[in-house]
Amino acid sequence: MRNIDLDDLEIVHAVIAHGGVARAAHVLHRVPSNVTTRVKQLEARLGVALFVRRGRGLVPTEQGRLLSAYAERMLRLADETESALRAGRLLGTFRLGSLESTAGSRLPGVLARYNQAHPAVRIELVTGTTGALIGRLSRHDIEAAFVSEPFNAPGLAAQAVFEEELVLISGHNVGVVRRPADLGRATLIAFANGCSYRRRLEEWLGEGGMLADAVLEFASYPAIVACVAAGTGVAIVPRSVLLGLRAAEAVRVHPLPAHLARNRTHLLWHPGQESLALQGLRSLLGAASAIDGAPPPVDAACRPVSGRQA
Amino acid sequence: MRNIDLDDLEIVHAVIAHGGVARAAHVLHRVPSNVTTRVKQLEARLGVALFVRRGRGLVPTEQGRLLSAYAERMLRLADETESALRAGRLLGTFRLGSLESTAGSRLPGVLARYNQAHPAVRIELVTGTTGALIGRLSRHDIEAAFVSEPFNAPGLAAQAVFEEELVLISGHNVGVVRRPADLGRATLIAFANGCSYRRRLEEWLGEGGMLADAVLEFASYPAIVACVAAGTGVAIVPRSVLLGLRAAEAVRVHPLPAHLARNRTHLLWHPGQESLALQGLRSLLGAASAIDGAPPPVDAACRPVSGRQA
DNA sequence: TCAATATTTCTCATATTGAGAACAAACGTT
DNA sequence: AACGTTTGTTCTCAATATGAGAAATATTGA
Repeated sequence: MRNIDLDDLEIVHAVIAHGGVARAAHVLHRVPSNVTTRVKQLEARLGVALFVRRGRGLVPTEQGRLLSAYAERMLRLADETESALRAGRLLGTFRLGSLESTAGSRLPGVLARYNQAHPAVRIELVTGTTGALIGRLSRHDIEAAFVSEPFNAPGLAAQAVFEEELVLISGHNVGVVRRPADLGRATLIAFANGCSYRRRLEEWLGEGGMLADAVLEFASYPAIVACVAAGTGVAIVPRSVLLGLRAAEAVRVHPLPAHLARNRTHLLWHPGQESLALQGLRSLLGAASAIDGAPPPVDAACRPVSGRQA
Repeated sequence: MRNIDLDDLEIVHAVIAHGGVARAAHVLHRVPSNVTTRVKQLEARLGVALFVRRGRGLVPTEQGRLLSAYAERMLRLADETESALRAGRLLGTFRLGSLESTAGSRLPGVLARYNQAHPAVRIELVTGTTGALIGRLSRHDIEAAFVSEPFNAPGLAAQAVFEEELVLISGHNVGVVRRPADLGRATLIAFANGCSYRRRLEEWLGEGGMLADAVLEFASYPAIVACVAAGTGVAIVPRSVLLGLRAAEAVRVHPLPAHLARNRTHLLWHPGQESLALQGLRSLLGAASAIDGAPPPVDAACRPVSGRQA
């Protein structure tokens, strides 16, 4: 079984926070002998001295303080877990997830139209990587999410809604790039693991027999594009993102091979669980795609689908 | 004592992940009867049905799935706790938090210089609201964070680094705005609760005796500015953000009263716990502020300070 | 209908836990 | 130096929790 136990953590944390065994015991409504015993048992199980016995007191070691910091996090998360269970889930709002790039470039027009048609719907738009958004959708944190290929979302319904072209961007300090080796030792700037575009970047590098060397992880496209413009590194972004950013004028755009450049954005949701808010968005997206000249959406609402291209 | 226990969480998570009691028992090297017993005890203690007994199997309820998600986080953090104790302290990455607006407008130049000076430092830049960032800093999720006034961060050190001017932005469908009543029934677009700029917006409305009526919550400045440009609503943003976004050309900018418009961004960190990476950033920021013509930073490194203006 | 599968209930031996008494060491006051 | 107080530790023991295994029950599919 496990070496650590939430009660143990609470005890160690209290001894440090309150300055001793007796005070900790008092606060926790325990007897001092039990506090002593539990601390010693934990030390033995972990094989680590959490305290130095000095005089009449216990002085925390560095490892004792480290454990106490982690104990705080664990105990807080445990309390949050119980609270969340008690509260259940409240769905007073249309919680929609999106890639940050999609939120900035594709959604404003859509959401403006949506707000006009449904002014009473309160929207909460959260952004994240494809992997994280699918996770939140699975956990019902959000009702629907715009994600990019490649993705795997068994049990979820999908509708392809936007067509993106991915491009490599670099500062002017980088010449023409046709293959990964042209990059030399450039720093890569990307979203966190779980971002489909980052995966494309890593695929492309892998095709050229290269590995990502230095990676900076940013959670904001304006920051990524601006840093690329400043010469910090290179990145892969949808071309549509560049249209809205002034910093894009200062970057060099390199096309990618067609099998990497072509990328679809899909809307995902739980089949059979559509609120009226989501239904409204879906029909608006059908109309929007036709207006933009994209192909008609592939409506896979009735069957789970993987977003991998066959 | 506590209602939840790490072993319980592991069991519930395994039942859901492996599709049943028998399989979970096998994976966990337990007997099925014990898995059943532990699940039922936990359900009783929490007062919540985690599973529906259907046919020969257990179907997770929504709360069972919610708990399983939390279980993952708890178990991961527990493993990390033990690993950290075994390894001592590992600082492999400089985890830096920032407001999204600051990340896109102020940090690229700073980070480009930083990367040149410290190419070996791996940076992970996360964005969030002031409130959320302070929370993450307190929990040692991040080492430092750029936040905006007003904030309250007892125990943390602060250095004022950027001066921002907040402005109200609207679409062209809104005329001249001098006071809140000029807005009529416009929709407000803002970051989530915990965002200092949103608080300013609500203060300003309050001064005019108005309440926020319809609020859309977005987590992306490009999306906010683009939606304002599309006529969806109004927002308060730092003027520096507009410089980098093309959509800003299509918005109307209204100055705010000086006591609301003037806003400082501060870097926060734990006093006495600066890594070399953070020290490098702080000295770079000192130099950067001088170059930009901003006033010298108020260096409050040696005492906790509240960001409220006196 | 019957065998296989999956979960549950029940029993029991063992382990863990927490309280309380007694003890030892350190510290401060007189 | 003596003494009282404070702090942490060791030891004992009763109560509770835990995990394994056998038996029972319900469901499913051939």
